[in-house]
Amino acid sequence: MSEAHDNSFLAFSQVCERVKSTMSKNMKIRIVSEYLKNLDDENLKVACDLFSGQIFPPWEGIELQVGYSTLLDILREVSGLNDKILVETIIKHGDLGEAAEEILTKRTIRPLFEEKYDLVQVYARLRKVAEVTGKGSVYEKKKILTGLYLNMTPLEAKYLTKVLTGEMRIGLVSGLIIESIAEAFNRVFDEVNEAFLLINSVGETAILAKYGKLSEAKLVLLRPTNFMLAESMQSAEEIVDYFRKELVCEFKLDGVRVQCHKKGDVVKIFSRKANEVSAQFPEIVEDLLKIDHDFIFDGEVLAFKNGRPLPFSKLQTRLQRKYVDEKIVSEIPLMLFVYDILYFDGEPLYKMPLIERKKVIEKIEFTGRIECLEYTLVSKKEEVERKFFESLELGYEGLMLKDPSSAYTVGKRGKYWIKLKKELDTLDVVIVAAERGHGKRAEIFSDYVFSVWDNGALKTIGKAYSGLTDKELLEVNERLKDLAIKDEGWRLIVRPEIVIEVAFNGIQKSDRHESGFALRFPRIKRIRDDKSIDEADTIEKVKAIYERQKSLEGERLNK
DNA sequence: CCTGATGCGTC
DNA sequence: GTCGGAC
DNA sequence: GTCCGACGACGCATCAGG
Repeated sequence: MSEAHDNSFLAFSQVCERVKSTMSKNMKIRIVSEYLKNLDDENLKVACDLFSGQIFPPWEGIELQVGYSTLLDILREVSGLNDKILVETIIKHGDLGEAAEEILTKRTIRPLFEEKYDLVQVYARLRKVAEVTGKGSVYEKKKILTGLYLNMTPLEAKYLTKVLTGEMRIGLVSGLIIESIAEAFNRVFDEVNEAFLLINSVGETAILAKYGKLSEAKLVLLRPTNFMLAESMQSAEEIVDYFRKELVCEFKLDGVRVQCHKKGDVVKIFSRKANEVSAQFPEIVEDLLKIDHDFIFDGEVLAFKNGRPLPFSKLQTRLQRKYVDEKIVSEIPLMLFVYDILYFDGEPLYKMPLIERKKVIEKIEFTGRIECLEYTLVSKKEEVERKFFESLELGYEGLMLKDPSSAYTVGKRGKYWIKLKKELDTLDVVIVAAERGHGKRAEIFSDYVFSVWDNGALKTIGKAYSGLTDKELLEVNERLKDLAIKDEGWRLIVRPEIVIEVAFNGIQKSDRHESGFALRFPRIKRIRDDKSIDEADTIEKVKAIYERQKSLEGERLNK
């Protein structure tokens, strides 16, 4: 059944609404694929990008710079409602988009007529929003968006908001979008999926699929592809038991993952989320240019001094930097450790077994701040444990263990690469406040603020929810409601009573928490109902762990 | 001119 | 980065 | 077995507003 194209944003919103309302995956696919068939090319591309929550390709370096706060201002302006009602509505829904719909139905200001936008028009305005910068730009962004909202129905406003926050929450995950594209244009799922993973754009994939050109989606120099991801295992034993064969073993470096492309005399470095970060690492770019080949490398940039790695926090001062001067370059020296290769002098290599790819890397001559990451072959539990210990001694994060026969599976977290790292320590802390969740956690206080003792007073040191099961979350939630001292809407201040054990991978100095410290990767291990709050840990223990960690770094520097 | 709020991207 | 949960 | 959403910490850039 073929009808006239309906490229409107309203139709898009209605489709989203139908997709959200059904649990059935097949149904979702049917709805979306039927919809995609009836779009013209440009709108098809936009629709797919919006479904996937990725408005602009990350490598273009263009950002909306519109977040919660700006959207709240816009909704206030558009609706004429006061903050109390606005915030209540947002809390009620736990999703800004859902709230926007209700807010617009209650608006006191109404436009004379509602303009009908198609997807391309909305997209063009979003691009404008992203492009305005400089003084008054926040005002300008709000003005453009307010204009859009004013002419939209509540349903459209809901999905515009969801697009802007990047959280669609309609149960249409990337796999289903790919399936819908395959279905709409009568293609094989695997071919569509492979194309998508290679070129990293749902919209472009849809166009290729539509015209039967999926084979044109290739690994292309200077355009980022997805990174291969690793899984985590708990122990050396688990790893050797799982594989029962010889494994490639590397140190796990605590830096940033990069994909380095070189084509002729052009070098581009991309981050894990496909942002171009070349400008942040000029000395690495310079040394990459000295390599007389075309290539795509996968590796890690690490802060590195006197033959030893520096902590991630040092490297972090060089990230997101727009202006890189000689001072920062000399203060925080970098190394690039190359550990994989996807393309070399005209040949895609990502389907080749890892061990063969390693051989290609080993033949390349690196100079300056670039090295090939060393690896060993291990097969016994004891060997893995020994390497793990050695890794920590040298100041690395743990180990990566990789299946030597595996291809580079672009964009997948297959069980071919395994990371092995250990928690640094745990603390018993006291819950002092709880914050509301979003989306599927909208109904509950899901996020717990916790404290340690400092001279008889409880001082906050972090927040966490992760680690508890849904059941435990509900139980804690009920208990916290009884312990509430003050309800601030988003946040509940509670009488200190519940003790939890929190694991973490590091302690950092912090000015965001009262204790002056914060935890890296905090997660809740268990609820310690066997402990009273007097038995919770103190700032002295925190300081001791912090010093222990620091002395390890210091030791490394002095060697 | 400085500071705090906001947004974003890295782990 | 972390984690639990849904399929 | 795999994918996914809901969350943690930090630092840098930018802009609004005193």
